[in-house]
Amino acid sequence: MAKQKDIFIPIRGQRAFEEIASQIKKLVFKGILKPGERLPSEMDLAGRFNVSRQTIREGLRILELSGFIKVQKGYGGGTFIKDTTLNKMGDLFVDTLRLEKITIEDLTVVRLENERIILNYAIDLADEKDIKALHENILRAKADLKKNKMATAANFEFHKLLAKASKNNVRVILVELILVALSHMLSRRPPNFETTRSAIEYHDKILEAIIKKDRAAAMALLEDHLKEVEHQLRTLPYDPEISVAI
Amino acid sequence: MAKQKDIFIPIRGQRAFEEIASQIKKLVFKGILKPGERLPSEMDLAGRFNVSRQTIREGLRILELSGFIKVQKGYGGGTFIKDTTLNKMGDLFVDTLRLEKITIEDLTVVRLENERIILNYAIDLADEKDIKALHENILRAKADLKKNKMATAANFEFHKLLAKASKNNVRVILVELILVALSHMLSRRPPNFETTRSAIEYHDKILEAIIKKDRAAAMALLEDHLKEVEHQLRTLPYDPEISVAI
DNA sequence: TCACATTTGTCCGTATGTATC
DNA sequence: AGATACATACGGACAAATGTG
Repeated sequence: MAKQKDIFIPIRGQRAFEEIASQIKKLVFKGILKPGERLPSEMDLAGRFNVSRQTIREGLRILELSGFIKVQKGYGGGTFIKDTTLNKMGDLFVDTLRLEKITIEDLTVVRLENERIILNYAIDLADEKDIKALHENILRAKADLKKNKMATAANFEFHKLLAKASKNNVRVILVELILVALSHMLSRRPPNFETTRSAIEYHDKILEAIIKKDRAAAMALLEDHLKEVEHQLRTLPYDPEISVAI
Repeated sequence: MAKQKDIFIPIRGQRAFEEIASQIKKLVFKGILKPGERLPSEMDLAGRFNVSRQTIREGLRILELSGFIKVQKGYGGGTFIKDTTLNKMGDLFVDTLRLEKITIEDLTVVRLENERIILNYAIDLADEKDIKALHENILRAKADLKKNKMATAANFEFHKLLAKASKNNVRVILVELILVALSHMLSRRPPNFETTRSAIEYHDKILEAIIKKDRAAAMALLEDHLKEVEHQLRTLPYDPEISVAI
């Protein structure tokens, strides 16, 4: 927590809880509140902002859903600044896809378009660090599989690392969004080791092609890989009952 | 509001307000609660869910921020189901871009990549309805300008209509995200009629090229258009104080 | 113009649950 | 096991906004 006592300013216009969420957001943007730091307790905040605890709590709900804070109960608990808002945006993306009744086919088409571009840039721009990270990722995935653990997380990370290697963080965010949506769909089906194994193999070959700067081979592999993932998902039933993220 | 009285189920596990937000979300996904419909008052909901009004309000804050409901005070007010969650996701996208310190250049590069793809598909797939909508959009923009009104909203809509013409709603969502981010940046500079006028002219010519199916011309125009928009934005100072969306 | 009803917005006090020491 | 410091939740109250008669 910052040492200044007056970084929180009492409330004026609009709804009070919006002001509170807005003020705390700004403090995060400005770097005055940093990831990992703990905010004062709700009682304390209520005193500083000169509002009731209910108002503070509604403001905190907004910040929590926006991914700016996480809340822990119990002794030593409280609200803490988080370091990324990506997960929460992913959840909202999933909601939107549902409401707009997006098909897996449409999502895969866009995914392929974006990953094609990413791969093209990655072949040109990937440096040693990127290659090393991709390599380690594949090793980790293989290790998981050997322990009879699904390597889904590692396999998703491969595509995020590719996006990073393309040297544009907007692409990383968009890939993350699409992957969250896919993982959401995946969560509705039983684990399938064969799929995971196949994905790792594709990743391995794609990385080889990147290192060799064999653009045609890399593209073809990517295409096959993503189409196969799509095929796994295509048979899924639509069930609005399951797993609504908050 | 649905006629059944028992669509709301009393609360069990996790945090109560999360359960409430989750239940209402599911009702929207299932189509039991439809856009425009009004939820019972907070008091009423508290009774049905068998929780306090404070708990209901925290649940509503989540749904409001997620874009599922909007809230109006006063007589005849209450909470109403909204028809899209897109704007709120856009706001979260802007937050993420800020936290990740994304540059306008990076955003424009990705925008161009995506709109190139969209334009390519639109040239092939746009039907009469799409063309008509694009035409009307341009007329509306010109009318705005003649009345000395900025045509920013209409100009943004042109790109959404293009995405629609590409016949893939995921692209519509991604374009919307990027446009919200751009409009956020635009809000930090004084209105510029010359920019708006130029954009409309580009849109007009792009539409002509689409109708003629002149791919090369359309692409070149798009490229120039988006680069010009970027140039307008590039000189902007970064000010974390201004306009934090809630 | 003026009460009036409805509903959100806000406050206070209090009690319970929970995780750590 | 007991004390502590939190978030979570409840109940009752009043203020403010907004439309109606």
